Amino acid sequence: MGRRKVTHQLISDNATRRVTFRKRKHGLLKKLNELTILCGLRACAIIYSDYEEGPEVWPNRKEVRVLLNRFRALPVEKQTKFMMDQKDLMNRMIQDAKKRLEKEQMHSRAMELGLIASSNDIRDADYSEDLIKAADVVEKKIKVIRERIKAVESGAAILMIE
Amino acid sequence: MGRRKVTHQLISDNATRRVTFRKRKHGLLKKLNELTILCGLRACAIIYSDYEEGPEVWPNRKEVRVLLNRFRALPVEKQTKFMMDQKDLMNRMIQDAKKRLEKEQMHSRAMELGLIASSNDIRDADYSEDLIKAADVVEKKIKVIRERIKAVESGAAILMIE
DNA sequence: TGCGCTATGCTTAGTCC
DNA sequence: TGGACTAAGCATAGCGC
Repeated sequence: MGRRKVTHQLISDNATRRVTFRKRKHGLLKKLNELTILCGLRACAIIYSDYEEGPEVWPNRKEVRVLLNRFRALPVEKQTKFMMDQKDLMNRMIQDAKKRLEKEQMHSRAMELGLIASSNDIRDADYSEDLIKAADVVEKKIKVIRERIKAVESGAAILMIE
Repeated sequence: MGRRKVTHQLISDNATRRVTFRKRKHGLLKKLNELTILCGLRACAIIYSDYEEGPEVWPNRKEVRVLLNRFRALPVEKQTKFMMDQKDLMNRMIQDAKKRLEKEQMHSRAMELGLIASSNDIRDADYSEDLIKAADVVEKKIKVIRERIKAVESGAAILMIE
């Protein structure tokens, strides 16, 4: 079967979580590799997980040493100057979600208007039912947004790219 | 227009490269964020680029400090035990490319066979022309593989995920 | 330069073996 | 477990403002 829409929360099943980790880690490193080639910059990755004793290192330990040292050598002010912190990302995600919510609402509204326009031909009961469905969609979207906020609040991680 | 197939090499145009960097950086951080939530692990990112004075940090400086310290505290053997170095990634990419090449070759061969089977109805000249086209496709694939090897050999980068 | 849009290529969740 | 496969969901290159 194809893929299901992702529900942005911890995958409870151990086996599934492990498989997803492996797949997504591979995808992430591929993207990182492409970024370095397309944009001509240096980067390295250190990945800790419960599935391996030590961290995986990409592209190699030497590059990690070089880039980590460079970061540590920077004065603290510069380290933070362009910081994109959790709060910013959360805000961005909320904005994205809101944008999608608005789209959904506009879609629902369009459905409403379409139903109203042709309401001469349908019973009031049908109309109400569709409105309820639309409201349900919006509520689900809100729920997803709340879950994301919660998830982002509890989340944390390390990625370095020059 | 939609997107064109990506040509795995440095983007020569400055403006385009900058735009691609911004877009892909956003995509990468989004993926990293999803990975931490779905798989319940910690991670952080430090991104250096020519477009900002200091490195961007995700999710925040504190998390970076914590995870970097943890990495530095590990004995060197453990740091390297599960290392996936440049050579491994290169091998994997070559394998992937070879697989795609094989597919292409099989396709070409099928074309050949199809042409041979119906060669009674076509002139030898047409047959040769199609064979040459097929060979051309294979040669292009080989070129892509060589470029990738070269790109990976010159590439480097830093990503940390717990 | 940056943003919004959309056609396409790419990634990946679920399944089978 | 670890691939291979496939249908969807997503990311994003090239454009137009």
